[in-house]
Amino acid sequence: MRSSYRDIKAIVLTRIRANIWPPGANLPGEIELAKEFGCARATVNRAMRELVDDGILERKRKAGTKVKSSPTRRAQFSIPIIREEITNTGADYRYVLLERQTITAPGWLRSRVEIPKGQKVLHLRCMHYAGRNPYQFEDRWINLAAVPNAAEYDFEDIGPNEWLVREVPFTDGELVFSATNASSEIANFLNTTDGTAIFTIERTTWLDKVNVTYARLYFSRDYKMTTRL
Amino acid sequence: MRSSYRDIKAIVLTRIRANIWPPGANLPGEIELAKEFGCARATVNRAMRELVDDGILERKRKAGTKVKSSPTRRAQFSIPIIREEITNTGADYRYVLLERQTITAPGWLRSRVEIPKGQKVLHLRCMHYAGRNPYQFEDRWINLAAVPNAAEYDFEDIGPNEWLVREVPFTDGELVFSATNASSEIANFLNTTDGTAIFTIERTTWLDKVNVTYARLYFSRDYKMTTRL
DNA sequence: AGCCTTTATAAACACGTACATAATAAGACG
DNA sequence: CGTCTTATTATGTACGTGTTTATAAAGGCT
Repeated sequence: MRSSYRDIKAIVLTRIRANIWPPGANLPGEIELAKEFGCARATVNRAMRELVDDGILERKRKAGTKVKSSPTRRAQFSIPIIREEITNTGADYRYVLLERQTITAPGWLRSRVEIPKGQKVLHLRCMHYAGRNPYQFEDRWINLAAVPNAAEYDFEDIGPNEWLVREVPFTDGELVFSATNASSEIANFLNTTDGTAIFTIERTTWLDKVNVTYARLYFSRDYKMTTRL
Repeated sequence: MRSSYRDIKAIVLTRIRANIWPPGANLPGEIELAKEFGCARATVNRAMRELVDDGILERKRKAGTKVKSSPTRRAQFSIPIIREEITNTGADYRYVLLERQTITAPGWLRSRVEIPKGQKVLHLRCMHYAGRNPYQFEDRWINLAAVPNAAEYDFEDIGPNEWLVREVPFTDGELVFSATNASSEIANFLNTTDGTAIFTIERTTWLDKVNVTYARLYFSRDYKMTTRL
């Protein structure tokens, strides 16, 4: 068998690690590499493109391909549906809707997500449990202009997260990770004490520039998010 | 111009969003699509492959291509060199080495990263500042068996993070994100009060199964990590 | 010297063909 | 009737060739 693009990737990686092509170094052009590996240029091209994706190489037209000097490897993680995340651990998933009300978007929300003044939004608060342990407290606002049929759904059985990913497509999303000290209210929900450090995700979602939803997700004490490079 | 793979991606996405191809639906085979778009099968193939990468589609041989029912869009973020992260905001970067000592790997470290008993490791503690504000406290252990020349480097001017990415290649890495309450020591370093919620990253790095380094990175109060989908 | 315009070059993209591979469906056979 | 073998089929991978595009570098102009 001829060299597959996988083999080429492996060889290139080996050479980089062996410092044959140290960081910053220009490596030979595609035609030359194709000749060396005895394969078509397209095959080399694919291997190179994937290595750029992986954050190992940098390429510029005319300038050539070079090894990234600061290899900012891109970590990839997927945002799972929370139910799947819990059931995957073997625990069973329980969801409780705590509060559901339609309000006009408060100022802080409008400033955050560009919703016009007076716009109605649906505010939901709910808890997700793994077995009998609190797992996540979800504080969510849904833009009813973008998702009118949310107003008619009761969210008693299915969480807003899950409902939204199934019903509403989106084009852009932002995730902000941070650590917050639990307020007494949140501490209560998550069955911990005031001030406990809580891993928090803020998630904002847009469909073509118009905001769909904004959510604050407070995870249980000791929650860790893991990802591999 | 013929349809580029980008156009095809865009069209497919539009159709998915318009519910022409709802979640779970099988979409036509590559040959058929190629005929429709008036392009080569390879072009369709590339578009499809990238959409799988983006977490939009699922493909199986023979079974065909279908729209993922729960679109777990994969968020990608890069781990920048801390100096770049700071200088990019306009602030100037300052680094201080607080402590540097060679010790035999303690039990908790060995259990975490599979280092043989009695192995020497280099323990470093340092601070990174943005202007005059504390930015990150770094607590790092370097496996001297994997990186012998670290023993001869003083780390006075260049942080271990930066030195390592430049000097030592790695094959695997793990990142664990969590929130921790600041101990009084860490609160001191980060110029905050005891118990403040601190965004924390634990990073472990391997080169072909052997551990290179383990680090705990404590970020300043109010640090947020942002990523887009 | 500094600025603008070629020009050569290397990657980016696309095409059409061919064969490989995995998984399913259909048929042969005990 | 169930099991094994054999088509069939859709994606996966690779090839060789050709065109397009960005851009660094060289050359020309003010």
